[in-house]
Amino acid sequence: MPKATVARLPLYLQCLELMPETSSTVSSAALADVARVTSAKVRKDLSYLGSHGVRGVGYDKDQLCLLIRRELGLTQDWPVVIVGAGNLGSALANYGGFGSSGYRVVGVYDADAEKVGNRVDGHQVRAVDDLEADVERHGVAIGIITTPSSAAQETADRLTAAGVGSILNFAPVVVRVPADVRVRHVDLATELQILSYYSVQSQ
Amino acid sequence: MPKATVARLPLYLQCLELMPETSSTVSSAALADVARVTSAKVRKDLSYLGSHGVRGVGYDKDQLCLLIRRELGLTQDWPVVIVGAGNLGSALANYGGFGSSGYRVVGVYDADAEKVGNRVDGHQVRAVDDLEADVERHGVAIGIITTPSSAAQETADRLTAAGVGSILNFAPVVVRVPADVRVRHVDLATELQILSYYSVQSQ
DNA sequence: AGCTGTGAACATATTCACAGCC
DNA sequence: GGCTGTGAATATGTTCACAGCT
Repeated sequence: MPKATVARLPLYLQCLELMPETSSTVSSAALADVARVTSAKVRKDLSYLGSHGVRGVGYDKDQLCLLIRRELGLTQDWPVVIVGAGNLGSALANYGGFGSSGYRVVGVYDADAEKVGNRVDGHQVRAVDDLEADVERHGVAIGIITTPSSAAQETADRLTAAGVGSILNFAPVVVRVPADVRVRHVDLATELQILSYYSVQSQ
Repeated sequence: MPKATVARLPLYLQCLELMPETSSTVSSAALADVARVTSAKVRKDLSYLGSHGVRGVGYDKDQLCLLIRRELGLTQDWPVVIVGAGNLGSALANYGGFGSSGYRVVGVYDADAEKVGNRVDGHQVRAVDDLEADVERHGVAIGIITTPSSAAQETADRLTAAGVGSILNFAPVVVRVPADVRVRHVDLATELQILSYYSVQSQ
């Protein structure tokens, strides 16, 4: 499946879930309109899941949700850890979208002894020293880094050493990981800079 | 300039700024190594800024930073507003990377009267009713949405009506805006779902 | 010798446009 | 008539590989 398609499946899923239940089916054009993409893109993307649409009618919403879920691996349980209990870590721990999606925060960690023990959305902040043991115990596959930049690389090292295979990094620094570990990098400054580039262009 | 290149310029800038100042120049290979991309990509990308590298030597770091900054429009002032003073809004208001980059938070807003007046990193949370007036007064071009999903569309409408040309949306919902407004959408669930897809594939 | 800048080759992604089915 | 599924065409992005300069 093309990377670009994988990156859009979550979008389709989100749109499908937010759609009013007036109809049990949805056409590529309708989904495209909500997702703000083209209908040809929707059809191509969904065709990678197999031919489940009905000509003249569209796709069955529930079936489509299920197919996307299965493809994205959301039918299984994904225990995650959040390292860094600042505002961002707290925001993510509180994030609602987890419930239905198989993600489960099994631990929130901080290096600051002052923060250890604080409650964050039902999670008691734990000392980073507990990280490795918890990762192994819960079989954590995804780690989220919300530490300051200065601690991001060390955190990534510890996560990968403990067996985490995927990292979502919110610290504004590029982390190095072994070749078999996947990293996605989300950075506010980057997003703003991209926006300001296009803002200047359109002036 | 290709979109893909624009999206990487902030990455190069970040890497350049974090580099030790042992040398005043940097080769495409060295920058590529830090940024975790290929050196050919770096050279192609930088060639869109003009031919400023020196064969046999590399690029002058300071000059390169300046060029990227100029290209991204970071030499001008970008007043931004943050709508939604929850954990995420607070995290963004506190975000350090703003200082050198021309972004300046001129207001943090919340619809919840309980939150209005709270201090968030030196910003007193204001009522959303003040949004339009503040946007116009400060000439805000970029708005950041960190509201709950339910308020995101209305917030986008108000921002665009007030004249904001670019929106960074952290709410897990696709917002509709006029054709001349740019939106970037950052969503935790999307990122996690992409990671879990590849995690399943590699199992 | 070392490194950039860049055409040419290749790979990926998007869009078109229409046959095929309901 | 409406809508999918998909080859073909196009556009975008990446990599190669090397001439050209210091």
